[in-house]
Amino acid sequence: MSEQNKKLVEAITPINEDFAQWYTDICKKAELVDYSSVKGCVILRPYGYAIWENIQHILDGMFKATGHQNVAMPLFIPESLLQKEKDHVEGFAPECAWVTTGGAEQLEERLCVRPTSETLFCDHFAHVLQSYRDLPLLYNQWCSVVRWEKTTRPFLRSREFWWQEGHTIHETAEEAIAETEQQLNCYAEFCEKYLRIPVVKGRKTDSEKFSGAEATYTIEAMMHDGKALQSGTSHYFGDGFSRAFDVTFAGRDNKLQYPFQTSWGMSTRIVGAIIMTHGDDEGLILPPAVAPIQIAIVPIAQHKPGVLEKAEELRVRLAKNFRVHLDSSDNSPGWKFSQYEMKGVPLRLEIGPKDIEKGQCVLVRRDNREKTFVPLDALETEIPRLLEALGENLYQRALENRENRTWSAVTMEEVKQLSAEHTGFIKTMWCGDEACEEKMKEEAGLSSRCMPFEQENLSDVCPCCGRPARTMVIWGKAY
RNA sequence: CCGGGUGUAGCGCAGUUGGUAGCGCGCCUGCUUUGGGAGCAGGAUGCCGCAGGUUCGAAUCCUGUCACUCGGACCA
Repeated sequence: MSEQNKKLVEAITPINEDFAQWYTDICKKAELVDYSSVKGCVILRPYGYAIWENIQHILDGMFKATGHQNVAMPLFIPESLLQKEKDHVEGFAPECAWVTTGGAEQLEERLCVRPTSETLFCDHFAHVLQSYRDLPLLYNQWCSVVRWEKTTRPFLRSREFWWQEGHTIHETAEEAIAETEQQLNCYAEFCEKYLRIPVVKGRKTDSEKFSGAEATYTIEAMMHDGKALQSGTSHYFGDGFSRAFDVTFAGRDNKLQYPFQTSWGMSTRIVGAIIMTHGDDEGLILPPAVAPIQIAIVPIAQHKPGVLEKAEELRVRLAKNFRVHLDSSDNSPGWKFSQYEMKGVPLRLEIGPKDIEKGQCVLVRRDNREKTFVPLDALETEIPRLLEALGENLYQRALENRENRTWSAVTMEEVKQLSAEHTGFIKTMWCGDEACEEKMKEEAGLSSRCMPFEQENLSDVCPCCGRPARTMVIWGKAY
């Protein structure tokens, strides 16, 4: 294929030329998603869904290791139920999809297609909770939810998306707060250890917190272009929902009490984070822990005797420890190289007649294209080493990008100048007044990402109003 | 929601006084090839986004609408 045609057929927009377009190209060309006939609703194709399945598998294991149980809640929420908690309904009603007819009948009460399931869980908790001995209830569900978004993008913002939502109730506020923190830490560990995405843990300001929550905790990641992506949230509700839904239990003192509640979620949005954190001009780069294919075996001169047999032998052998795919299609090796690079497969294994003679093969890393000749009997030790090195490199690159794009500012002038010249995280002190947050939005185009747990003392005044300020906030442009 | 761009074959695109649709890649058949997107020969593929209108005649002109996309606002 000529250079020209190569470009015509497979061109991905260069990552630093138009990042948004690059992202969309990757989603389609790596065969992660297809568009459906409903605006904003995407189809997760096998390769894209496989990434999500791997994410589910790891997270689900982490949840269960800390005593959570999975349940399945209904899809519909009666309007009256949704309206029981005032802040909650105000936050979500504007973007609800409603069901008004069933079969040929007009429904007496319209049903909301769940945008999140706090109300359903509360309703259920009220039924099953009797005594403090029943607590805590540690529930989670894997499902999809619907929010009628105006602007949509694959993974980042779609009208229907898949996620998990954990919902727990506890006897005491302390326990519930500990649960909230535990789950935030779980998300952070998952992102850093498995997805190789560095995150900042922190608390949302009141204006950014979940509708109905007392406190929202978040992990914020920085994408390749410097914009922030809220990658997981954990909410502490106090007993607000319990009171609104009349969830009560008999306490140790034999008096009726309201339990304290949490919820926490991570969605398919995280797949967008993987794409936008690690990808490059060649396409996706998937962290090994969630890559549907960890090793793509490409036979060279596969028509020659013994090559395919050897490749198949390696496939069977490696499949015991890795997710491995042998491509014996009659596409040219070069075509296969490009395909698996596009799809972000971490390692490529080439095996040809020359290798077989020498009892070796070639391993090529996706992140830096480094080639290693490896004796066949050393594969079981060499592959994990390379996968780990690749993962570590992804993490370090992402961390470096974040550090290079993080600035501190003391005065509003500094903030405005930094914001005008760069995209990234800007750290400042903040007095705590929402008016100043609003000012930051209007004058510098920045929203508060979080108040990080790791605080620094940059100055003692708020850059917006000059009043005393003791909280450090990270500001940025967000997806 | 506001503004810009785009909808023609699976993908990328061409198609001006309006006349019944083309190119490249891919796909199917066969042979040769195979360590960075292979070559030759033959073959199949279209509700020209959708709905109206103008016209003898519309991919082409007009109106509306839907979707995708980029930017901004909004949302979390």
